[in-house]
Amino acid sequence: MAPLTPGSAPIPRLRRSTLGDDVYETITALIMQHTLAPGDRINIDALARQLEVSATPVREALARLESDGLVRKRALAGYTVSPLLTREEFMDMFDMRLVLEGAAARWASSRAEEATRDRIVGEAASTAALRDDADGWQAHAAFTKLDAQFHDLIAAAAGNPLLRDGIARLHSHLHIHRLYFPFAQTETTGEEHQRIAAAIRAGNPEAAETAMRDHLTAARERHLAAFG
Amino acid sequence: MAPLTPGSAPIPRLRRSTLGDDVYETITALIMQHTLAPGDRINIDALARQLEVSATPVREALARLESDGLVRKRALAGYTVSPLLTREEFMDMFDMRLVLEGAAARWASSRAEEATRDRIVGEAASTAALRDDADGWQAHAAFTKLDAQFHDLIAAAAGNPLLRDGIARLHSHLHIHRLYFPFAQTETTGEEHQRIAAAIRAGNPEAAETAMRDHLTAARERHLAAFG
DNA sequence: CTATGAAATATCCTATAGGATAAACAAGAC
DNA sequence: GTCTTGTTTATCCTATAGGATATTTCATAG
Repeated sequence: MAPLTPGSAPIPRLRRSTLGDDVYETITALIMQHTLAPGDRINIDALARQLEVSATPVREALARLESDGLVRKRALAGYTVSPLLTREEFMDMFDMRLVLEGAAARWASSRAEEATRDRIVGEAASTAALRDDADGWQAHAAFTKLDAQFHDLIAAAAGNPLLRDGIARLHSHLHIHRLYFPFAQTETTGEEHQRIAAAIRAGNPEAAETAMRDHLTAARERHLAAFG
Repeated sequence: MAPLTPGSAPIPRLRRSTLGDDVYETITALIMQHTLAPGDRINIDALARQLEVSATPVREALARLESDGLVRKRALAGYTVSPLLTREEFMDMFDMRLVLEGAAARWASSRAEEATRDRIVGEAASTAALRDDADGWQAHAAFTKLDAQFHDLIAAAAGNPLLRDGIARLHSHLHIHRLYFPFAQTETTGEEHQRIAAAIRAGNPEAAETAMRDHLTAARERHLAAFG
């Protein structure tokens, strides 16, 4: 057998993930796109038919989604999509973000590779380049995507998988909330992102954590308008 | 129908939790007691027979356990109990504990009810009262239980469910590790717990966070001996 | 017209059977 | 002696059927 040369194309697996994983991803996307809206009941059999699979992988996916907090289960009454966060839960989530993402910014400043820092700076620049004047819906979608990428990039750069998972877990809830209260305000966000990126680039942990905490505090204020 | 008087006995539900939840708890316990040891393959059908249930609830439980990180799944190759933490993963876990439990101690200091603070002080006293001279196995079990209770009490006292869940998630991994490297050293731990409890009791967030971080740093050093 | 109670329905939850795939093992070639 | 190849086995994964429960609907009394 010919030796594998470096850079050769990776072997394409016919199905690297199991069916349950695919269903999990699909349902997550359905919730994220609010095709399944908060409070909706989830009919397992109907959902299985729509996805053209059996009920078993749907059950597995829902079990995982429950531990993510995206769906709730009541005994003998079925699953429902988790309701929107209350004001109190929303505050709790941001308290967690302050702790976790503050640490992520700090660690990324001292541990990240040079190339990673450059990517973070580039991502922040992309966010800042977004124009607020574009038509609302599409602009909001683009902003949301870039924002999520930026924060995940920093979470990954911190070099702690547990931290990254914890942050991702919180962001899914934030995402759902955002769909219902789309207030973009991309300009100030872009500036804040650039400040964070600069501190990470410079390898200044204290400044990076402070910039991240300031950003999140400001973002919380912006979002709080949704609660009246 | 007679009106319910306040304080009347709550209606006993025949089965408040679903079968899948029971199985989840059971398997978690099996892993915690190392009846299912790290690296062991998990045969779904055999496990279902042993537990006298069908395979479906076992599948649901395993799906949840996978997102907890206690088991791994390989496509078409089944589940295995997650291997013991590597040294690097162990360090990552303690970095997370420092961040999360540090915040928990801080918040508990400023938010917890009076009665809760008293319980924390009492729990710390119980830990300190443990004698190291008892026979190893039983003493270790008692210590582990008290330690877990103490940390969970503080996590709960912080008043943020997300934080409490995150901490509990980390502790399950710590627990598995401990079973394989039982070095109790209850005395110094008891003192450290009492210092944390005193700061929370006094409502001093900075002191509480510092005491918690010192405790975790010392605990990490004690555990690191296991890695040679 | 509203509230209560019972029957009907829809749905969940569990159990079992069958097809498909990866891992394990043995035999043979170089 | 080592590597490859074919066969066997065990296990997973999916699909379907039946019992149990919550929800809904409808009739009836106040």
